Amino acid sequence: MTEIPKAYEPQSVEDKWYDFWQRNGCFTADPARVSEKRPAYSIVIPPPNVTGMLHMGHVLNNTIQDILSRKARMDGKEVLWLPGTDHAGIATEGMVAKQLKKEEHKTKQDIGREEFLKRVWTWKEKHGGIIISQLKKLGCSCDWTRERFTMDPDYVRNVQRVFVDLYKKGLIYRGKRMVNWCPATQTALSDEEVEMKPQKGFMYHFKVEVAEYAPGSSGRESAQTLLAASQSRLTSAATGEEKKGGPEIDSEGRVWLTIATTRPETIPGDTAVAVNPKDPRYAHLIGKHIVRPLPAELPREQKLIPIIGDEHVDFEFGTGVLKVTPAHDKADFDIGTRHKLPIVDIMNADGTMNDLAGADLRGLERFKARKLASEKLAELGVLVEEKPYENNVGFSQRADVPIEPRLSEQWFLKYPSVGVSKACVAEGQMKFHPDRWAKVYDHWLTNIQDWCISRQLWWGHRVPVWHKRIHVTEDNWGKTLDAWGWDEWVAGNWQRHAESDPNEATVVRMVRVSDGTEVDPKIQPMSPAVKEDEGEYDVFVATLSPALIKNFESCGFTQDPDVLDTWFSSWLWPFATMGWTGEKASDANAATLRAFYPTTDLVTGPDIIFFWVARMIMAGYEYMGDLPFKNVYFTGIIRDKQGRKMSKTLGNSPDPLDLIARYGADALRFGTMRSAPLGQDVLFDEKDVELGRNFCNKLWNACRFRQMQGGEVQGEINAALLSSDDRWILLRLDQAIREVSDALASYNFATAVQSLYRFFWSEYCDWYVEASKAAFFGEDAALKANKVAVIDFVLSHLLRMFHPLLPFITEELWHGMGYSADMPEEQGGKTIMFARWPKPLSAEEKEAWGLDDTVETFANVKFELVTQGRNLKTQFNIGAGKKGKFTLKPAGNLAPGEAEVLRLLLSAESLDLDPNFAPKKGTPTALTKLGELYLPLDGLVDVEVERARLTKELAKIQAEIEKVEQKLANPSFAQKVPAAVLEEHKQRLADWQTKLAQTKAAIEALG
RNA sequence: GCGUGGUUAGCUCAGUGGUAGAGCACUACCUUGACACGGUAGGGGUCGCAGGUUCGAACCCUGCACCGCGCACCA
Repeated sequence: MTEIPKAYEPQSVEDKWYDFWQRNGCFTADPARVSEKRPAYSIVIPPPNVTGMLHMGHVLNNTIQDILSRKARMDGKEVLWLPGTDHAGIATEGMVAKQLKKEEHKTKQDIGREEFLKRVWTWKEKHGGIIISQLKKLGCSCDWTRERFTMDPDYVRNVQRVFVDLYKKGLIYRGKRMVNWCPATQTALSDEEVEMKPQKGFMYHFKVEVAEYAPGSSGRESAQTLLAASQSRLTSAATGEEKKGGPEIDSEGRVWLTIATTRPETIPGDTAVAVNPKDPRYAHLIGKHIVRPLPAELPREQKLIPIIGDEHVDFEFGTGVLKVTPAHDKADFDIGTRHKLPIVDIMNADGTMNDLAGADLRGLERFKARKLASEKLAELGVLVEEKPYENNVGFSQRADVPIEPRLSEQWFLKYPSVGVSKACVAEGQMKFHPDRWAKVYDHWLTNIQDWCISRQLWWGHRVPVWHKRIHVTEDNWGKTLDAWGWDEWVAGNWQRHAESDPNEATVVRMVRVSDGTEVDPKIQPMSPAVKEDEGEYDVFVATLSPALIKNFESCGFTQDPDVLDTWFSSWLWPFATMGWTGEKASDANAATLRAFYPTTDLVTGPDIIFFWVARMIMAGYEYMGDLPFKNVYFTGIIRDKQGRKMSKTLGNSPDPLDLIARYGADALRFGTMRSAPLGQDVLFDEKDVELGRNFCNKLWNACRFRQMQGGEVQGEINAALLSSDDRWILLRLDQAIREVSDALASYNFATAVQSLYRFFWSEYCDWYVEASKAAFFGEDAALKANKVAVIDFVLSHLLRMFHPLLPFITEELWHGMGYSADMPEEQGGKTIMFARWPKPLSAEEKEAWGLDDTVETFANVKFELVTQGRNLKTQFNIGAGKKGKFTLKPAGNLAPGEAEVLRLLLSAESLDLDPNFAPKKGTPTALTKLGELYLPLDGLVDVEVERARLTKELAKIQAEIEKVEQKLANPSFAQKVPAAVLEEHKQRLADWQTKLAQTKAAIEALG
């Protein structure tokens, strides 16, 4: 550090050192170095979206990971922080499709699957590295030689292998079920990707006619019968009120039911109306029919749908009559299944209405259709009421449009290893920080539904299943198989005998088209095929074998067009990135996997606890037989200073790169971590980064001050020459080392930052550096040298403690101050990254340096005197400059040099020691344990000002005395309180009483 | 509805049984030989409300209120 700028300039420093670290392989993990003495420490990065840009959430999350990694290196561990990116199916596909639209006015269908994927890859090659370079700017010490992408060829193969394996285990199945359909992106979504949001809409009441009472209908029952039957009224269990509703009879003797709905556009898809069989208003109508009002143009007989009884209907809600739309509502689908109702799908994939919705609605977008349907009902004279209503609607998290429950054929997964995954957290082998997330995790795992893993997208891992529909007859099945070239069954797997590698097994499943049931191809309709099993069959084969795939395709099999949910690839991240292949022999030789799995810590946001964390745990147990990480640290969510979530639409998210450019990466890291309490959301304010910059500058200048004193770097500390301040700062350093180490060990990052801040700024700079100037401005060379040695000791420890948080400035100063010079090459000589983490002072060191209890006590009374003296200066307008002549009437002996330290801390022109000092009347006084401190004002004393000041002080003292006396006066206090506390109270009272006496005397002396 | 976190200075948050704290903001003063991205001093709080336990409660217990978050959800 030859020429030190007055202010820290981070830009050049940061790039220089990041480059240095990378060139020297400082981030590269070597499994061969792992040993009992050098344990492994590993983290896998939550892979950011490859299309993503760095945002404040990444900053928080990755700074924490970097702190953990750098701390572990300094603890002498072999550290792997494994980075990479995620292919982010929907987001990336959407982005490229949007670009295609904008630049070429084409859709992905226009250019075809192959060409579209080419474009995605091109886009990825061009922009996919942005977030990685941004992480580097932040200082992340990831092992970039091991960077992974979820679409890397070996990763793709791992995903396929897992799919085939789970398929083979019977955990993956294809089914026609109600799924969450996103009409915007036109794909199915998992339950986790749906967000419930309150939505303002309308509750529509419309009436329908019961067909059996219509005038002229055959076998018409009289309305009188009905009246008799519905005599009994319903009384609400909840309110005791009589519920309205029930059938109504009009003047022509027609009978009507009123139905409440929020979605009138789905009426054409209604295939029943349901009432609760226990509802006395309606029970007798079960089995009769109503006339569905829409589509209006259909003949009446085609609009008759049955009234069914189902327990699901809550008779206190709405009118107690529920329209049942099995194709467009999950609960209705279940009712439909129970009653074998027809399923009428009235919508297209994009959320527009199809032909079945009728002439009026056909082609309309679903919300326009809703409005029109209500108008149509009004036109038909059946709309009873339309009132504003708020209900919860599921939204597609990604596209932010309402989900459409839709019946479609998808791949589902029954989660594997659920029991052990639950147990490992419940029983504490895996720890969550803060641990309250363990309950959330457990609850989810207790209630999980099968996972819809297929997505109707092109960008992603294509489902490794090939399909062909065949017509099986009694005698063609065997021939068909022969034609395919296969002739052997092995444990439910159809295998081509030439392909005997069990890992290349093919899993065959057959589904009878007529009823959708899965059949076992081994027994039926294989041998012997019986007449009634003849018919259409869907044959599905899942395989990894390229040779078999080729064979299937030549036999007319086609690959499933869908891709897998992106999370179906990222749940394998902790081991699929480390060389896992799923082959026992090769996995046993995968050095990275063996050394670094299970990983140590995972750092992530609680918003993906289900999406990612829970699923990784299950995959870890299923494929590695062990948990994927030992600790999960859940960060808070970054919000703006008003507490709003950061979002692009709000524009309240600052660009971290911009912040780094303006304040420095260390400043950003500092500001973020300082304001990130454990387990709480983070309210981010740019002021925090500014504070970080100021802090770095302070650190810079503290080192600059040391540099200006010259002298030997890291010389020996001579215990005999230590001043009370030296001993005090060494004790405070010891305390800081303990606090920071403990805080980091328990993931309390904000606490660690707070301890460092307090020690460095409030203790080291504010008191120690100021006090040290007494020696530096003096003439004693030995004392100066010793002071420099103490400062070097403190700063070299301090820089190491700051390194995980502030990697750049600490590295710069480490070298600039020369602390790297006499360090072993691999323990701080080359870089502070591998310098050993500071240990608390040993008992021997404390003994040798005389660090006992009196050190702290003395420092405190000294600082109290200084504060009071400074207060006097302010009160009497002496100003902050080096002004004011103090006289101290000492209470005891002061060690040599202390007076000069006091003078400097008071920033006074002089401080005289005079045991016999007789102050003039009205001289301002501070009464301290070190003695009476006077500020003689050369006749300018305003007696009344001083009297007022002392009187105010007297009142405060009396109040304190009263408080303590009250406590002590309580008889049970003395009896029950611990001795130390009692003693402390008595001492406090004595101290205040002394002060009281002194102050009274001072007031009397004023005359 | 179930679960969960919060409520302490104007703001953001520490403090988890024994004298209410920090940073920012505010007021006044100071460009002093590390630093104005700085220094010194100061003002500002019946610790959400009500009970209880205790010699003693911001802290432990009970209830309530309000603000979040997660899960479930009725048309």
